[in-house]
Amino acid sequence: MTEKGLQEAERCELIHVHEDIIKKVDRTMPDDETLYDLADLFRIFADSTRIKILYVLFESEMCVCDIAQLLGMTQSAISHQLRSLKQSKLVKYRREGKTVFYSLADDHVVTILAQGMEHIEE
Amino acid sequence: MTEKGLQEAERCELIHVHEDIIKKVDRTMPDDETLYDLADLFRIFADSTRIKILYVLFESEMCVCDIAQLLGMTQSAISHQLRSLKQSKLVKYRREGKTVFYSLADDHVVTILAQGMEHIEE
DNA sequence: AAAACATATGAGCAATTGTTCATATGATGA
DNA sequence: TCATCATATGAACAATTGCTCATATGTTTT
Repeated sequence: MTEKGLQEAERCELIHVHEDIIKKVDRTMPDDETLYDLADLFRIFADSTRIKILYVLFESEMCVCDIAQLLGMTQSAISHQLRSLKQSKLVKYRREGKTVFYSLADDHVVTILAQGMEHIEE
Repeated sequence: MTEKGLQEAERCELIHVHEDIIKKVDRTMPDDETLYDLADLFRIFADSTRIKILYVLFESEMCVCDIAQLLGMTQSAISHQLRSLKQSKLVKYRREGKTVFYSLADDHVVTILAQGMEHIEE
């Protein structure tokens, strides 16, 4: 027979994980909204242009135009990316006349990038 | 006049960053290949399904089918994602008969996710 | 007010991505 | 060897993304 219910997910013949592991996973797993936020955050780090911008800002606060020149990219491209970085609260900015200076918002940027580096350098 | 050379990048009237900052950036910036690898690594964390899989594996090694059930997703979807995680060396696996058990490959996974969590929880 | 400079932003396009569906591979037991 | 279970994988499709181009906004100077 083995008629498969259509709406329920496929099942293995036997479940390998113990009951208490399942319970623990349920307790530990953050809720979906948090997981989406977390994925969104890492998506910001998932682009080499944005990583370059962050590395540049390690050294000093900098205006959009200087970053663009340093990275050899257009002002528009950099501005778009700074927008993402700003929205994720990874960078902050201050205005000084016509110029807007960007800088790192907190230490997590450094830590996260450093951990990533450690991983790929193995 | 201010005739703009076409091939050179746009310039600000005056560069704000100091000469020595520029030099330091050039010294500190990892090469492009490394930056791409780093971006690729973070791209793996940029999806909530993969994050869920990693969270599940925090508790215990687990087979593909169990993960699929726990997350309410198809075997195929999970298998595809495990492939990415495997390629990034974030998970490892061992075969036991028909079953393949996956587990976390190293501690960076935990650290990186934890740092990400800290950031979004502020 | 007008011109010039720095930055921001919207539309559009090519490229990438996550899932589904169908099917292939691999291992076990009858 | 054949059927079955567990896993892997290729093709296809919708959705997302990063850049470019054109233009808008905001600030300073004349």
